[in-house]
Amino acid sequence: MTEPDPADADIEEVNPESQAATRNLVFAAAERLFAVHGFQKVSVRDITAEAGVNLASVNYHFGSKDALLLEIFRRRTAELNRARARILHEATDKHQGHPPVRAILEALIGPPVRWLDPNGERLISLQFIIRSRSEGTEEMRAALRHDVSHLRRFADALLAARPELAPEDVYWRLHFVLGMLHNNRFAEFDRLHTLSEGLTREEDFEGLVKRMVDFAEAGFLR
Amino acid sequence: MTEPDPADADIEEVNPESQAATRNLVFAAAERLFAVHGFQKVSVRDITAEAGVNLASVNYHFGSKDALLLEIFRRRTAELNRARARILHEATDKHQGHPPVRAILEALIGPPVRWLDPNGERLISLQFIIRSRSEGTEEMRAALRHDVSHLRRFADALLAARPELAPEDVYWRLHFVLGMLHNNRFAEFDRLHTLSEGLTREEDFEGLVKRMVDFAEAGFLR
DNA sequence: TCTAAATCCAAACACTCGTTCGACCCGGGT
DNA sequence: ACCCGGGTCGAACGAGTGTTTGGATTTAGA
Repeated sequence: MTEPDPADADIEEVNPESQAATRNLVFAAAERLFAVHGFQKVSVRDITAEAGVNLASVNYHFGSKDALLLEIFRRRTAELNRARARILHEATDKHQGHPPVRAILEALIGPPVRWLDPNGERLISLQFIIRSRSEGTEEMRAALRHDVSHLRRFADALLAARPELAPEDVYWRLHFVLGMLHNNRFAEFDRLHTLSEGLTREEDFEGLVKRMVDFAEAGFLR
Repeated sequence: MTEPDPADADIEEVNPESQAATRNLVFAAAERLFAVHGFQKVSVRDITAEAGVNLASVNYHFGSKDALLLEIFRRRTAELNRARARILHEATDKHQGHPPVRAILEALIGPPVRWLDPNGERLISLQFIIRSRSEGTEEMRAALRHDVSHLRRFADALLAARPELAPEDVYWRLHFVLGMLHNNRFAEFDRLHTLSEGLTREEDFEGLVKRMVDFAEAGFLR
């Protein structure tokens, strides 16, 4: 078993782009290919060819293909969690420590849906995160259980906002909302568009946030 | 309305266990391994070892690994669609051709959630279907677009039940409900249980159906 | 019982995969 | 000048992949 694992300290020590240009090239190419084609279908040779670097670069800079995958996963989920926590924190301040259900749901739903905007640079990262939920390595699922500590704040806030509900009801409904979010894949949107015959288009992402928050809020206020 | 669909004829021609015993062994082993470990992580050798048959059996009876995958997918989705359509049909008869939102949602949500019962024999098939949505072959995604013809009836029924809503609103909310359903994976339940510290348990599946229908109905009646 | 088709089996084929190795290049410090 | 170490490179290794093959074996029909 290899157990040194210096991965934690690495994130903070990443210099912007002073050195290790090929490292960033590999990181970006891998994230894009993984997000579009899936983890198992993308080989190390695909990544290095896309990045225009040597085949051995992946193992030299990241140790292994799985370690590269894990590093992308950790960075992107940390960013998403930070964006969510910031909005929840602001809502908590604004409402004297007890934000209403709608504000909590906006903090949960807003960031990942805004990342769907193809004009931004976050769409690929979001697709990567969603894909890692079903295709991830064993290490990544272990990290997903640690991610529960992040959901804890949202669950507690919802429990406080709806004290008359049985806690299990709150947990189940939170589970439903997360399901709505994780379903925002390319293929699912395509099916929706063909089903509605082009009537639905996800151009207006603030409007989509409102749609989802409306739907989820109704389920919570019932 | 619906096309001949060659998959249906296949099912009827399958003699229970008179002939082709190894074919059924391969089918069952493959479905189980694919559902648990994912499509790419399971090799033909894993399947034949699990089934206790020769390595060449997969290619002899099904042509290729992908063809085996596609046949499992077609049979299980056809079964799920038939169960849903039957309940929707009954509800349509009972309500003189215009079932309310709740009855439509029960026909959509009921069957897949009831399949989650580990006491039944459907849990593996459902996990297979859910997994095929994100890891499927190119042929399977083509079949998923054809599956829109099945959702058509549910979309039309919902449009008729809520004529005062803009059609795009109905389509989006149907998309949200499908997201809730496709999120019912092993890993997601595990996370929910650790988050709620064992408070939520999916033992009572009729209760879970009611929970989901309640949540979805609230979003539609808003 | 004999024959021919269907099925099974061990072995091999022709890849692709992630990873490793040893030689090189090149800029900076003693 | 030396060399030394991080970085790059082509090449190869060993393991694992889906599929094919040709002969044995079983099965079904006359």
